[in-house]
Amino acid sequence: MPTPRTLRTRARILDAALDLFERQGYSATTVNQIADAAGVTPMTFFRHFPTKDAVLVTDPYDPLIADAVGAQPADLPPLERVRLGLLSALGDITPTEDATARRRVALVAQSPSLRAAVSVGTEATQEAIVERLVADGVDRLDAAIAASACLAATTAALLAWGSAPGDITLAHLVRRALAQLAPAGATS
Amino acid sequence: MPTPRTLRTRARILDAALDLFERQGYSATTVNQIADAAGVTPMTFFRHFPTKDAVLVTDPYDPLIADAVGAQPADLPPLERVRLGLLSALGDITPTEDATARRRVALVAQSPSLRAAVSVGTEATQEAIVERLVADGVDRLDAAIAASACLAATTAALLAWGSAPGDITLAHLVRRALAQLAPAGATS
DNA sequence: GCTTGAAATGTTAGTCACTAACAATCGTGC
DNA sequence: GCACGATTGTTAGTGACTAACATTTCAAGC
Repeated sequence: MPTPRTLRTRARILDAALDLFERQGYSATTVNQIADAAGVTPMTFFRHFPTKDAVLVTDPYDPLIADAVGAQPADLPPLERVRLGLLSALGDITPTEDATARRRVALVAQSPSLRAAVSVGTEATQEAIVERLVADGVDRLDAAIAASACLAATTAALLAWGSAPGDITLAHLVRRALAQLAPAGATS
Repeated sequence: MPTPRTLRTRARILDAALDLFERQGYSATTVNQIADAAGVTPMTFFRHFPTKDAVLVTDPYDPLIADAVGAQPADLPPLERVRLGLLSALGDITPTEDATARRRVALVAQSPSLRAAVSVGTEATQEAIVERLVADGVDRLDAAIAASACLAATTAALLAWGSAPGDITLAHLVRRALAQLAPAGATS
């Protein structure tokens, strides 16, 4: 349970960072600049965000995803289980689909090092999916292949959403991405 | 055309780095240690390798891959074109399948920051594939989804190869990875 | 053998992300 | 007003990387 003061400081840092990133680019702005703009010491920045990229990339690991994968029929091939699981976990609800989220995604899509941070953050989700499938007797490599392919497609949709027209919903792009991985002729 | 002296120095740095990485781990060994062990200045290290991770992660971009994708029948869905293209480019030839390559892959598989470097390196290949498909009239997002999914599966196979039994060939694992993305019931 | 000239390396000094240890301050409960 | 914990500041340092300039190596020509 974070203190109100903590939340205020964190919000100030986040605002200052987003502003500077959009004005001069991610790699061109230093943590010192962000701290200055937020009226804070660089040290305080790192107390609220473990790394510079954590301002934009929050680890999206959600145990619900692994659960949703595990809930799919066990007799399906691994890829199809992961695909349907992701679809049921992400294809519907769209958590924080506000303008700020979109600004962040757009920034991430522009920087190679930020995209790398996203792929690191996704590894936790992949790992959780793999463990779930392995527990059901699926070969570990097959599980890793299925999970990484589906998550890569989902990430591609997420990054595209950052610069997509405003009326296009993230859930729509995710469904479109996963539809491409469907067995030939499938309609769902 | 690199000078013989350049090649010798580069090889010394590479040997020293591999040795230290395997003995004390990647993140625990500094560039200074590598330079010392190679009888060289840290500055010289960076003249031969742009970054610390470049010792292990060489950008595998090969224009042949994009060509192979473009050579597949244009009436196939994007995912299938990319899949068959990768299969024809990687499923057969196995360039440098020596013990050193395997040691490097095994090291990469252990470090999150190195895996991130791999994913950055793969982006060039993905970009090339996407451009090829877009030139054929494929939607850019569909192309990105297909390319990233196939490359993620291939990368999963590559990382698994690093710790696989010695008699398992990389080409075999790649074929297995891409087979999982095949339309239901396909045999090739 | 000696010189010349370019390629390769060394030197120095710096920036930036990030960390550890300890001191100062803020704010809430009493 | 006072104590106490949570938050922030200070200082000093490490490690990856860069830029500018000086120095060394080494092969080719005389």
